Amino acid sequence: MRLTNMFGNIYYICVLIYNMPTQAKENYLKAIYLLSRESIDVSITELSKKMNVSKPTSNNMVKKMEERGWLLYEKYKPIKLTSKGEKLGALIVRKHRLTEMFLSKVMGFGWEEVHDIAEEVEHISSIIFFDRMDKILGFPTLDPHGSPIPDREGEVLKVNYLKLGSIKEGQKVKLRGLENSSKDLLLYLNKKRIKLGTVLLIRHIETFDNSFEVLLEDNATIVLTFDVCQSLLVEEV
Amino acid sequence: MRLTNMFGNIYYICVLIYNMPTQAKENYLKAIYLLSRESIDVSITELSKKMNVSKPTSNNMVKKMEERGWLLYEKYKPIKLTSKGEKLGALIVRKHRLTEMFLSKVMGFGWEEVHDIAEEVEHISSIIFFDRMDKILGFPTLDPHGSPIPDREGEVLKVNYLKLGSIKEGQKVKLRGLENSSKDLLLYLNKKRIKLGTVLLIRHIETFDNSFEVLLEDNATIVLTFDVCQSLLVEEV
DNA sequence: CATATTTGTTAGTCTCATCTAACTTATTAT
DNA sequence: ATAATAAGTTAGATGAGACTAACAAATATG
Repeated sequence: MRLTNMFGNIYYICVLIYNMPTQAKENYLKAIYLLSRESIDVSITELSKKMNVSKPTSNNMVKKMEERGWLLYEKYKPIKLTSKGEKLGALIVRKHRLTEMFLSKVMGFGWEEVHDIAEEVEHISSIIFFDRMDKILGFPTLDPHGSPIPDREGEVLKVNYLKLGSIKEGQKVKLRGLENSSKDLLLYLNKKRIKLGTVLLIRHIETFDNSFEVLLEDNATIVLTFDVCQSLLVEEV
Repeated sequence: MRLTNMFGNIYYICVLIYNMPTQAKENYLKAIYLLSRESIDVSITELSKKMNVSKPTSNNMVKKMEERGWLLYEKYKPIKLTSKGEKLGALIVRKHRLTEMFLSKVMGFGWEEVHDIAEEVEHISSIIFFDRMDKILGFPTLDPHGSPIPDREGEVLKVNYLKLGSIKEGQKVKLRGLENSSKDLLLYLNKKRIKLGTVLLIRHIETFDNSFEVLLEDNATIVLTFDVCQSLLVEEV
């Protein structure tokens, strides 16, 4: 973009924004960051799948991001974020999760509604906007799905929850987070009246299909498939 | 973008978003809409200036927008929005002004801070996001600068304020809106403790330079240049 | 080990939004 | 009325982000 001041001098904005990630690059960065955090090796193919683009597209993008100093890549080896890339990625996730929290706590959206909106809001560049959300929310450390919100330096609180699937019969646990926050899972949990903080007592584990019979605080008994149990992160109480 | 489902079927998203305005087109649409509302003839050159782009760029954009059915254009004649373009433009302004209101009333930003953030937020496509803002704000009709917020159909409340510059000596008026909401003007008004609703009594108009000597409710007397007076929209009380 | 499969790369194309240089067509001023 | 100025257009280029088709290289499998 070109700007002209009152004396006719011309300025090119592209110089100023040269090193800022575009919306597309922010999305790639976020994807790589999140996959790395899950200890998944990020290959070109993996990234293509995650981003729903062709392999040449992500290949090309990875090269550009390497030039920017955000990551290191060698053929057939996993993509590794540099500290700069790591921090940038964390700050995008921070914007995303702060937004989700704001949408949930301040604007009254359900935990199944917040992701899609946050996906758009996270690309807003204004820093004061997110700092204000943070302040209004009282500097939260977890988002509505129990995932940690990176701090302003991109540092992430280490949480150590267990998958419900690894809990033994008879134990009592509290839901603390989700391994995957798909809308389908969230709607299913809504229907079962399970939310973060809900206490679950494991009554019985069916050896045939590994399904869990769980007692809720309101004395309702529900059956959860093993798949669902692997998506629920809990803490013993 | 390409999506593949679990059976390997491929879907192309481009078909779905074909007719949605890109962020750039939304900005052109908004600029044309706002200039038209101020009864300014929008020429290719005018639009280039407003958008800080070259003439071929806006020329090219106008042709594309005409193809989309958002406007009508003939060489050397002013650009005219179609009803479709008018509505789209109004809805972008609606998002912008609702956001400004939300930033001001809910998030506590000053009226001089809201514009730049809203400039980014207005491009978010989620409808429920803006509807929720609207609801939380109690369906406001005016933004923090006194400009009307178009309704969901793109209809705008007709307001009929006067420029302070056209008011006679001795009259008492209330500030209702601003002709231009530049940050400089807003900061200047902050310094003078003038905000929407402030009552101003015109003590004296200096014939030499048309400056206004104005008495505020707290009995402070301030002098406003004619230029500033032309930017203040008032109502007699 | 040889072949099949997966992974990654090259080359070339496309659209969008931008630019400059050079040109044409109106409008304005002398 | 003509020259100067302003407005608009054409042509060609660029960079970002996407694609396909075809090929190369590494890994896995029989």
